[in-house]
Amino acid sequence: MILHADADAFFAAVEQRDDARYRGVPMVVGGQVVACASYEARALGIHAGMPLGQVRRRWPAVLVAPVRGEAYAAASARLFEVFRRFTPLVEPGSMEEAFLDVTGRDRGDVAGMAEAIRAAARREVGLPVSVGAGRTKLMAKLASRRAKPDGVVVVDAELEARVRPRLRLDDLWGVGPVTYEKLHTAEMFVVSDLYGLSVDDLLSRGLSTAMARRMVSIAAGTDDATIRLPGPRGSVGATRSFPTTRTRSTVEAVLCASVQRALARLSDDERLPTRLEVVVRYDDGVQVAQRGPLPEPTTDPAIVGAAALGLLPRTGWEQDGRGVTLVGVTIPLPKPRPDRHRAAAGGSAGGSAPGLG
DNA sequence: TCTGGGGTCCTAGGACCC
DNA sequence: TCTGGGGTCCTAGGACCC
Repeated sequence: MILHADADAFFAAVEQRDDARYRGVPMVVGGQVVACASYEARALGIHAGMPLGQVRRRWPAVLVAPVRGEAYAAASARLFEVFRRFTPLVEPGSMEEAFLDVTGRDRGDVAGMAEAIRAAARREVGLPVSVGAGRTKLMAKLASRRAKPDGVVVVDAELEARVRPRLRLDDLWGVGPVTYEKLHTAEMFVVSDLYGLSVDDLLSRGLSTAMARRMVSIAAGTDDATIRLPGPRGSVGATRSFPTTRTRSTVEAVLCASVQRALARLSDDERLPTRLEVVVRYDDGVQVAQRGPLPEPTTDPAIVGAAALGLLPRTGWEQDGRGVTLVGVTIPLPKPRPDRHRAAAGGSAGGSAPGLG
């Protein structure tokens, strides 16, 4: 069985845990927009992404807590310590959620195990965690959604058999607006509408091969149940949006600040970046990126900043009249190479001679 | 329905190699 | 006479997630 453990209203719950004034009342965490709303605030109609100004105007009594990133990181680390006590097979989904493979560890009582995890998180970290259980990651994820707030839902085989055909395609984890629009256009709305369709059928509807395969496997009930253990992170980045501008000094200053912020979060990593990517978003919503090498592997802000400034003109942001509303940088981190002995042995790759006749 | 910021994974085309 | 097959790496851009 796969469990999906998901902390409820994570940022807000941490603030409510740490400050009694926030408990039991509508409150939000955020800076310019709502990053997370307490369940009391959600009951009023407040949701993540809502501009804080709007919240203050419409609900003056709602308390606003500033974002405390370190507190959430610490809570997240303790949460994952709890998860890993129950199984080493833990796949993080984000700071506040994870898939756990508890096959062979639940003594036949998944619900009991789910409750035990919730109790440990509550007792040791002070946070409410909802848990869903299912045969696949999709089922576990849907179950935890249903379990919220502060509950458990187990989707056993019988329930899955009844529920799966009726799942709405736009409720599926991994199906976003673009894919749903394609399916919708083809008059497909629920999983049973996929029955009998092949990968090629879905490719002809414009889905990518990966997405088409995923849809076919969801219809067949053979979707992903594999826990992927986390590797080192693949990149760090920082972006900043601002009111539309066309001023070069502004754009360059924000870009350099973004470089600094991204590099600052790299301090606990020994890997040295070798490339970087500069992103620009225009006021018409179009986003462009330029990638390029660093002159040397380094975390020196001066060198990385200079490289970023060098890539900036290649985004073409000054070519037309459009204004810029966001700039930022992404720094890919080199993967630890499993083996590095490439062509050292010359013709060692047996069978390297294709039929040239 | 795109407010903001941090990510991952996939894809399509080209270069280069055998 | 056009007539091929693999593999890897890189780049630019999308889609999706929380």
